Amino acid sequence: MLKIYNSLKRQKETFKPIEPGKVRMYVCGMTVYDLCHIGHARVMVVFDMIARHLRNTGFEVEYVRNITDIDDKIINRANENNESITDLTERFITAMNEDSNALGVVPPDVEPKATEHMDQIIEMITSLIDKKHAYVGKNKDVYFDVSSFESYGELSGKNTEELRAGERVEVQEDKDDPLDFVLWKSAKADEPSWESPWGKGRPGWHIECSAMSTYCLGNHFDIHGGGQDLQFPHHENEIAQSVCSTGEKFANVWIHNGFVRVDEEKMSKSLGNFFTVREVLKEYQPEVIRFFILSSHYRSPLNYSTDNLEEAKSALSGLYTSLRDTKDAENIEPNKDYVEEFNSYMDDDFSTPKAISVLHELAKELNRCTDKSSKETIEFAATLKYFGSVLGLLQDDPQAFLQAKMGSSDDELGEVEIQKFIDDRSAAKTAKDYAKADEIRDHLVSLGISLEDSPQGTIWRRN
RNA sequence: GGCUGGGUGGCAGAACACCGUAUGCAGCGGUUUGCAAAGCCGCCUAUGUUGGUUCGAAUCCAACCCCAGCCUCCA
Repeated sequence: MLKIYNSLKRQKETFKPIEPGKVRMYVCGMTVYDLCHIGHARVMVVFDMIARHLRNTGFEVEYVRNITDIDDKIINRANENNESITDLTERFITAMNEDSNALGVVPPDVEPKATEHMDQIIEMITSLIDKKHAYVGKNKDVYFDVSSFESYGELSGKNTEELRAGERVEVQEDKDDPLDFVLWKSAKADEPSWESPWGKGRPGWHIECSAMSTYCLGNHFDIHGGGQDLQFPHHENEIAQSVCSTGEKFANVWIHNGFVRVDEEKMSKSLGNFFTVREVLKEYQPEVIRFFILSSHYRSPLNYSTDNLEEAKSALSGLYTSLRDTKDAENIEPNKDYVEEFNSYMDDDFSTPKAISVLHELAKELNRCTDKSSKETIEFAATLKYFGSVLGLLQDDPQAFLQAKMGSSDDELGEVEIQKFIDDRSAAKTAKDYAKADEIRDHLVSLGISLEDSPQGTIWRRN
């Protein structure tokens, strides 16, 4: 029985899909004006893990993750770069897809773009105006009337009075109420714009998600997710817009993932303390990043540091090591007891740290098996790989993982050279010239290569 | 200031009243090895503070201290 922490209720609740056996999930994706950093990677990996687990436990999943390809930041960045908007957004969409593929993220079923859903956006704004939930301001911008929606603030635990009292809300002449937010911005000169009943303009940020989610998944769907920072105002505003325009309930369950932190601070563009995915990929294999993300619970803060990345690397290497000598077990059923245990953790609000502990237990079982071709060994190996597949891990050839270069840098010793050193050392060993053999091994260690002797010969791995 | 969430061993990270203080990384001892490495066996160290409830609390309650986040664009 799947339990999910619902941000809307601030508690875990048993998940009940609207339509039995089917889950419709919408996640707020990226605004494509720059490269993805580890914070973005977390969203992609976490919701990928959720989709995988849902599918794995028998749900049919329709997963939608949008792309925001028009907004102030994009316009500004394009101007700075002297680049067209579409050139800029296409460039960063490509980059995002590269990063997401590297991290083993299965692409969402639909990736709607704001610019391709203007009709739905305009339609929704129109209905909000018709229903008196929105108005055209003095400056021709269209605003949502927050006072017209009674349960405003439910998701973020805020109430409108407190928000109004807040000193940080700037008073804007064009709005009736400082809390009102923009649905449609009238176009300034030289800005990209679309025709609308209110003149040329472009959508506000919140409305696109309301329009695209209901368009792709229907007015009422199961799960809506995104980073914790979107809870207010973005998701709050989405609820207001969607409920007021459709008259139906919007999303049943709200899932918000925690932040990535650097030195106890949120990783963010404005603080300048972010690391891009491709930057980290230069030092670590993509799967290490994925393992690092999944090793903490999705709602907890995740502290980014080289120590933690190194730990993830060691732990993952241990798992691969246990799989190294096992036979490929394609059609073997995973062990039922372990499956039950694993799923019970995943069903408990996607507790990946607990689930990963099961992988370690299996690795230990595997390492204890002396006969690597026994039925038991094969079953454990198949089970471990199966769990790996649910988490998007352990699908590489173990030896290939252990021998892979650390990152994308080229200054590491190549395989041919390494093998030559190993051959020389073996010759020295045969001649009982251990001093020379050790010298070669020490040399390799200093280059980040460690050797392991076995009756079958010497194998190597990168540290 | 208001509102959320949180403070567990050297580090990371579970458990959320009993029958197990997981799991990993690091460290230490043993085994193994020409010596190593990997593996295996074993060991080490923690529940922010002060009270309360209870047969029993990391787990519930209260106060306090500290941290992060949101209240403005942000995954």
